[in-house]
Amino acid sequence: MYVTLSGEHRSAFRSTSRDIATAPPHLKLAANSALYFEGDEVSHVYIIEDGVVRLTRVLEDGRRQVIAFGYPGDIVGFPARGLHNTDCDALTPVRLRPIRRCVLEDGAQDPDLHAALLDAAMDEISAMQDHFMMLGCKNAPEKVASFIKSMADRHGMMAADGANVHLPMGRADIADFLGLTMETVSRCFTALRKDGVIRLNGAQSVVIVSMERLARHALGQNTPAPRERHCPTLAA
Amino acid sequence: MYVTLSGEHRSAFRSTSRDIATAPPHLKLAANSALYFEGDEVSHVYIIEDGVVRLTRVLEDGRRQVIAFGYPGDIVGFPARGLHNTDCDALTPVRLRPIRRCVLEDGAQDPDLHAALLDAAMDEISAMQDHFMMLGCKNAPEKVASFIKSMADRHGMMAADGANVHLPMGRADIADFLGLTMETVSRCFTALRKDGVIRLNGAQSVVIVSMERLARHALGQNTPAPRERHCPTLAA
DNA sequence: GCACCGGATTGACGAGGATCAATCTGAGGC
DNA sequence: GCCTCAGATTGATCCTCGTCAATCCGGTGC
Repeated sequence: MYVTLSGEHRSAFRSTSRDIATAPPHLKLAANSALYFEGDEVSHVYIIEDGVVRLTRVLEDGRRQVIAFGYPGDIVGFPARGLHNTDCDALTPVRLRPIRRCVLEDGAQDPDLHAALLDAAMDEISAMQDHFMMLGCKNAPEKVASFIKSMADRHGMMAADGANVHLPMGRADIADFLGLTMETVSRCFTALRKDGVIRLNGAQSVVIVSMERLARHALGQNTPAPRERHCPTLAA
Repeated sequence: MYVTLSGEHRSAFRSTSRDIATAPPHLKLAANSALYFEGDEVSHVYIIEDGVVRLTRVLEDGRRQVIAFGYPGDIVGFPARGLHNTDCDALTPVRLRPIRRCVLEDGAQDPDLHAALLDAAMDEISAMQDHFMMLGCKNAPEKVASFIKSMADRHGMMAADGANVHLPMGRADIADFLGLTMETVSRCFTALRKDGVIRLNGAQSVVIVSMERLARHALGQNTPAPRERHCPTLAA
């Protein structure tokens, strides 16, 4: 769960990051290892080429918010006043391309890259606004349905019924992402399963039976009475 | 969107204001009028020079989220795929400086301004993360205390007891910003008042009696036993 | 002055989700 | 195969906050 890296791990990574600062184009990270911590000096931002990372922030008393999950193509590590403002951990093995921080600050150095970074930052702002709608406006079942739907969408899985979505994060991560508890997330998964909207192959693999009905759940327009009393959909 | 320009980048904006002379130098907006709507094509982003704006998004069914309040120095209107992704309305009379959108896309055109915009976008990402912590982690009293504190902080009001904070937004706006209802916000204001942490001069003007105690409320470390002294607390 | 009106406050009540606790499941390890 | 353990699920109960409704307050018009 809480990936508490010992000091040796941390310094081990730091030496690695120094190495890549000098040249190497790629960085690999094992599952459950940390890329950086809140408060660390920002040396690079990272383009995720493969794998999934988790961005988190914690309150003094330990309450945790998952800010985002980073998928291939995403850029993570934008600084605030030169420092990282989240923790970043790998949920799966991850391959990253580091970009030196100075590129952020000097627009003339590489204008195209700089514009791409600004574009990525604006996309992130937009994505965070969607997340706001979830956190602030939706109730628990809507949040969970929205989450599954967004994972399906971004996974490239076309919005096709039968799509199999892999969830590399645990229920606790989903809960902290949605502002719920693990138990509530689990109950909502179960409700969607019993409703025939999704199927579960283990906890990490979701098959979307009906994307359209999932979308309705995400908006709180739960099918009022879709009772299928003969079809054996795993009776209640 | 607590994007406040750092000193170095302020000058970048100023120096380039001449370069973008084809755009009108200023734009004024009356209170309660709209600057743009969600879905509008983005022609400019705007630096707020005076006044306060409100950024909102609504769900199909009318549920509303206030994404941010924009104060002088903030930049509003970053596009997503070329479109505005929020509504923007003036809460007070507002004076704005427009920046043409093409500056966002062509980094070579004005590298300094481009870097300043990226910096502003990154600051906004950081501010939104703070907002996530509020929406996802905090309970109602903590949210309201955090909100008042953040308004006091950004208002430039030094963190001094006795600071008078003006709230140009109504209770409903605050509620939609915090993911609460108007009634709950009102109750939390009252609780803080009865606790002697704040005083109210009408609904829009808050005097912070004790910034330190307000900060404790914001973290949920409510003073455990600040009992009104009728009975000497002779515990033990 | 008075009536009016929108926003804010207060109260009563109930539902939704958190909390606490008891299984259940499945992936490793041997 | 069996054992172990972490994560997931399910259940029972509590409490925060949303909902509905009444009232209050400050401003505006007459």
